[in-house]
Amino acid sequence: MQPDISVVAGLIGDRARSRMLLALMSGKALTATELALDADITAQTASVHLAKLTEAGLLRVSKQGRHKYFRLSHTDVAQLLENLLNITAGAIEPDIRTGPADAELRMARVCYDHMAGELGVALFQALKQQGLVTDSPDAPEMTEKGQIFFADAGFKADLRTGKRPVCRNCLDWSERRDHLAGQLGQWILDPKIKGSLQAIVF
Amino acid sequence: MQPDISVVAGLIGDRARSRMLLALMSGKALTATELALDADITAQTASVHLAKLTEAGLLRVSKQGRHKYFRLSHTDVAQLLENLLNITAGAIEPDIRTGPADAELRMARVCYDHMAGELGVALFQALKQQGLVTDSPDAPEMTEKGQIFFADAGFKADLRTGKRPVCRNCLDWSERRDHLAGQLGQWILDPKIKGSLQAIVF
DNA sequence: TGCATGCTTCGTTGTCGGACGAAGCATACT
DNA sequence: AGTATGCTTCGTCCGACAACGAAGCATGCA
Repeated sequence: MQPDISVVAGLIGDRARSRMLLALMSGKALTATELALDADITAQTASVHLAKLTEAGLLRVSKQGRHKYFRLSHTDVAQLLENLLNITAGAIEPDIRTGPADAELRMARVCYDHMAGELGVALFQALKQQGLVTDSPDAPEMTEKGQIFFADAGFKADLRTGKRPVCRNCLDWSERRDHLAGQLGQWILDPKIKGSLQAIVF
Repeated sequence: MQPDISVVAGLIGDRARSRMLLALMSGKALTATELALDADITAQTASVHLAKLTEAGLLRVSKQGRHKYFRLSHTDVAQLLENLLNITAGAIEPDIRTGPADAELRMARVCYDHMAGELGVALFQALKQQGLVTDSPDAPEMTEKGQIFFADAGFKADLRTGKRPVCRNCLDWSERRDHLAGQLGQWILDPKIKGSLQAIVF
């Protein structure tokens, strides 16, 4: 017996749900109301939609207080959505396929950095465990040891870095991704220093 | 404005249609009635389904007499279906992902050789144009020139080769793919002689 | 010229599910 | 405590659409 594709496809095959999924393609974790707003539906209907999507394994939820943050469950899902974008875009303009990529498609194809998010969590935990960063309830701050370490690694420490307003729960940072944001986050994700990053994590 | 994924997904998100699409994953071109039979629906409903799928650009049709052969329009579509299979299979058994691939999934993931089909058409036309093969209404036959050429290239000519029962319309060959079938077809698609194949086509 | 086969169109029926209003529950803010 | 906010559940309504019977075209075969 063949697995039944139609259930998953059917879930995506609804205007409201597909819009929510596309909104999550950014890699951001969004709340139910935000998604409802984005899909142009009321909170109730969004609720049932999101429930279905999560139950089907397309979304993952993390509860934060009275908020519920949704994200794509896995890279596969993002890949699937990209695939769909490709096809529908291709159907609209059938022959631009190899031509200069049209801007709209590019925009829609925004990089899904879910893995980066995962890695970011691991990184952050590693930083904490090694005592380079403290997880104060207000905001993560560099420890003395951390300042030395990162300066040593080439990071031009800006004192404001450790004091940026950062939400207490890991999710709700400025970029809404649960990895290290701010100047340090940017610097540490620079591909050029990938080696040292891995040295930290593992 | 984002492209609307939901229409394509919605098309796949129907039991009957998805079954027909999966049936076409074999790369074979199937008739409407065959697809209807496969999807367990009557011919009428299959007709409207297939019309929708083709109009959306997911399928391509070729009319042969009173038959209508459907196939996946493009590799993208097959890729999309594979993607869906992956996800649904993954949902069923969430943790076998890296384990020994389960047999059923493998079976479902049957290789989609659409490109091979495309290449086959090009090859066949090239063979005809170069006078190596004739397109007699009954069956393609090797010309004298062709026999010399292929023997020269290392093909052990079996005289029956050119006389195999082959349907007059290019589509309905033994394998239901519109590339060269039979011994010659097998031989010519051998990866080891890819070079000479390309020499023929281009 | 019939007859069979393959596909389509039309009209009808029945079902599924998306949408919202209203009410309920949980959590946070003062 | 009270109030606001975020999410859920319930009940209802309504539109969309898959499915089929019946009839109609088109093509191929005898």
